[in-house]
Order: sequence, then C-alpha cells, then structure tokens
Amino acid sequence: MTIRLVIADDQALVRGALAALLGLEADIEVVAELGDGAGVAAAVVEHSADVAMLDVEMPGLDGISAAAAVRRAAPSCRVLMVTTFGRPGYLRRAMQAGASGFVVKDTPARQLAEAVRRVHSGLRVVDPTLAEESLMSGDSPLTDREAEVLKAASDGGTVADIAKAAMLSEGTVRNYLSAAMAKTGGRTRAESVRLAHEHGWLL
Amino acid sequence: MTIRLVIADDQALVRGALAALLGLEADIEVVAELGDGAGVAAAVVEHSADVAMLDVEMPGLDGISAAAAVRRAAPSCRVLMVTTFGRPGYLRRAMQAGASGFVVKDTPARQLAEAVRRVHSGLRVVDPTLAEESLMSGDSPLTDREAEVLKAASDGGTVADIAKAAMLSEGTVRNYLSAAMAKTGGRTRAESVRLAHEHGWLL
DNA sequence: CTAGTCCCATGACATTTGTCATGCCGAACG
DNA sequence: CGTTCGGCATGACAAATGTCATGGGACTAG
Repeated sequence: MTIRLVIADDQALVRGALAALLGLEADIEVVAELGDGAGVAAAVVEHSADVAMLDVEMPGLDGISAAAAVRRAAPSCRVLMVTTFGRPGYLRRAMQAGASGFVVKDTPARQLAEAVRRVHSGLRVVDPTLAEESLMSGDSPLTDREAEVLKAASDGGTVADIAKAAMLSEGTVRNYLSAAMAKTGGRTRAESVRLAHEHGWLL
Repeated sequence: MTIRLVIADDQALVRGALAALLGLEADIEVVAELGDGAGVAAAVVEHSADVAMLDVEMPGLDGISAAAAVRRAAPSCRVLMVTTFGRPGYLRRAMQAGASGFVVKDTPARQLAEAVRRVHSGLRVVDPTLAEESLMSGDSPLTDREAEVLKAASDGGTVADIAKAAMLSEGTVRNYLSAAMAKTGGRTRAESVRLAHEHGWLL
C-alpha cells in the first residue's frame, strides 16, 4: 500500500523538486502540492492523505497552525515538518501542535523518504542536532505581550508605531521592550528582535 | 552532447532535490554538488562544466562573488543564478558579475531545465517579474561606506559596536546612518536596514 | 585649475530610547 | 482569603540616537 502524501511549501521550485524526488519512491504517492498553509487541511481530507509534509515558513497560514488544523480535521494523518531554519523553538511548537516529525532542509535527500515512512508508521522523527539545541534553549521566556510587542517592533518602527498597532501606551511598550531585552540578552531593541527570532520565540 | 552542470546551494535538501530533478533530463548531467561558494570555480574547472547553477545566499563566499570567480576561471562556463528572494538589486549585481541567467526559486520546476538549456546556448534568462522590479528600484543610492555601515548595523549592535567594527568614529557612523536613513526612506535605523535589505542593496 | 564628490571627522542639539520605581486591576493558586 | 503574577500605566532620568552645520583631505571630471 502506498503512502498518500500532501506537500506544502511556499517556494514552487523546492515544492516541485521535493514532489519529484519523493514521487520516485515506489511506496510514496504525492497526491497534492500547496503553496501556502491555508488549504492544507482541506486537501488532506479531500485526498485522504496519510502524511502531510509542511514548511514552517509560509505566507498566510504558517506551518505550525496548518499542522494543528490538519490534526483537527484528520487525526489519522501524520504531520512531518520540514523547515529551512533550525530554530530550536520551532520544534517544541510543532510538537505541541501535533506534528510527528521535524527535519531541517539540510537533511540528505534520501533520508527524507525514510522520514516520511517512519512518520507514517507512527514513529516520531526528530533531527538529532535540533533536539539537542531544543533542550538547551527551552521554552520561550517571553510573555505573550512581550512577544507581541517584540514582533511588532521587528519591522523597525518607532515606539509610537508599536503602541498604536498594539493599542498600548508608549510607556507600556517601552516596558515590554525593556523586559524582552533583559530576557533575550540583547542590548538594543534590534538585537533582541534578532535573538528572539533565532531562538524561534517569535511566531 | 550533454550539458555538464555544477550545482551550489547551501541547503543540502534543496541541492539534492535539484540535482535529482535535473539529472532526470536526458541532456543534462550533474557533475558536482557544492554546499558553499568557495570551491565552485575549482569544481567548474576540474569537471569542465558547461553551466554553474548558484544560489545567491550562501555561507562563506556568496553566489555573486562565486559567479565572478567562475567567469574568471572558466570564461566558457555560463552562470545561472537561482535565489530564494527576488531582491531587485541582486539581479543587477549578478549580471555585472557575469551571470547569464537569474531565476527565483518560485519558478515552476520544469522551466528550470529549460533555463539551463537557454543559458548553455548563450541566451540570457531573466525572471520577467524580477526584470520589471529591477528597473523600478534601479541602482543602490547608497555610497559604499553607507552600505558598509548599514550592513554592520544589521545585527542590532550599538553605534559604538559599529564604529569599532568599521574603524570609524562614532560621529561618522551616525552621519552615515543618518544619510542611509534619508536615502532609504526609513525613519529608524532598523527600518532602513530592512528596506535596504529588501531592495537588495546590502550584499 | 576648479568644481564636485566622497570619505572622514567634530561638536552641539533635540528627540528617542532604555531603565527604574511605583501603582492599580484582575485572574490564578494555595 | 491572601498572595502572587501578568497586563496596563505613569513619571522621571540617564544614555543612545538622529540631525545639522562645518571643515579638511583625496580623487575625478570638466
């Protein structure tokens, strides 16, 4: 029996290449390819897919949310996350969202088909390097509001911009940014944004 | 006669998938795969490659520099740039470095083999969407030093950090940042970094 | 030669940012 | 019920940032 696979990745070229690569496997059949996370759950249901392979970074609905949607819509379908960046926090978030596997795009190509098979058979697949780092960095120390404000600051706006966007006073925004900077270890706002991003603590 | 192709991309999975995909074409033979730009020129010479397919974003030697190195080492070898981000400035820089083609990773997979063939036959291949944007945004308005300082600021350090890294006085750094902010249209340092980056004006 | 441009630098200034102390409110937890 | 914790806010203050005027040296183009 073949494994029915749905692939979602925002880069068409990567998506196509992955589909072609995995389609060569005798026991894997690619039944759908998506460019964003929004339609993944529906596609999984429509094609009775066994495994959904999702990129974390996608426009619209991100991969983590898409994973949760898939689990809700089709509990029997396993989710394998594939991501470009090995942000430690992503792993934890993905697992909490119900993903069964998590590999980075640096994974040798031939191991990918094997990962799909393991996930399909109910095993968990986690990139070993990533698992180690994940234990290191642990949960995000940021509160919801701190993360929200820091995220709003990530495009370089002023305190006033952020305050307006988040419906907070400027003083409060400064407080949150200050707290976030202390927790992330950054000495400036911009550095904290970068650090939090690298840890996978934002989105 | 087959086209001898060298592929360089820092993501192993993408690299492998591309190689597998293009290797299926009867007239294309993948003779080498690299994970960074440093060894590309040598690999091209060693394998007498006809076309080099390079990612712009790579650790160590970036794709643009690698393209120039290839042109110097083996003028008969054409260069096709493949990039994740369609930064308009990249196109111009790549062309100046001697690249013959430039496509984004959103390109449908089957068009890629065609792009390789066109480049090999001496034609230029440019993503049409990108070409339009490129004309829009034009050359970087930033002076060399301004770009250098802005790039040094991109990881979120303070003025003092940047000054030390660039061997400049703090006042001078502030001047360049101020000028860069005016030219990019950003209202804060962080915003200018983001804008310049999106335009492809930073490396 | 002269004018223009870029690089480098200084100093002064207003604004913004980051820090700290402090307070109120509501929800969670013992 | 009291305590703790997070969200929200204010005000004050030191430090960093962004702006502006200014000037000298090097290099290029007219």
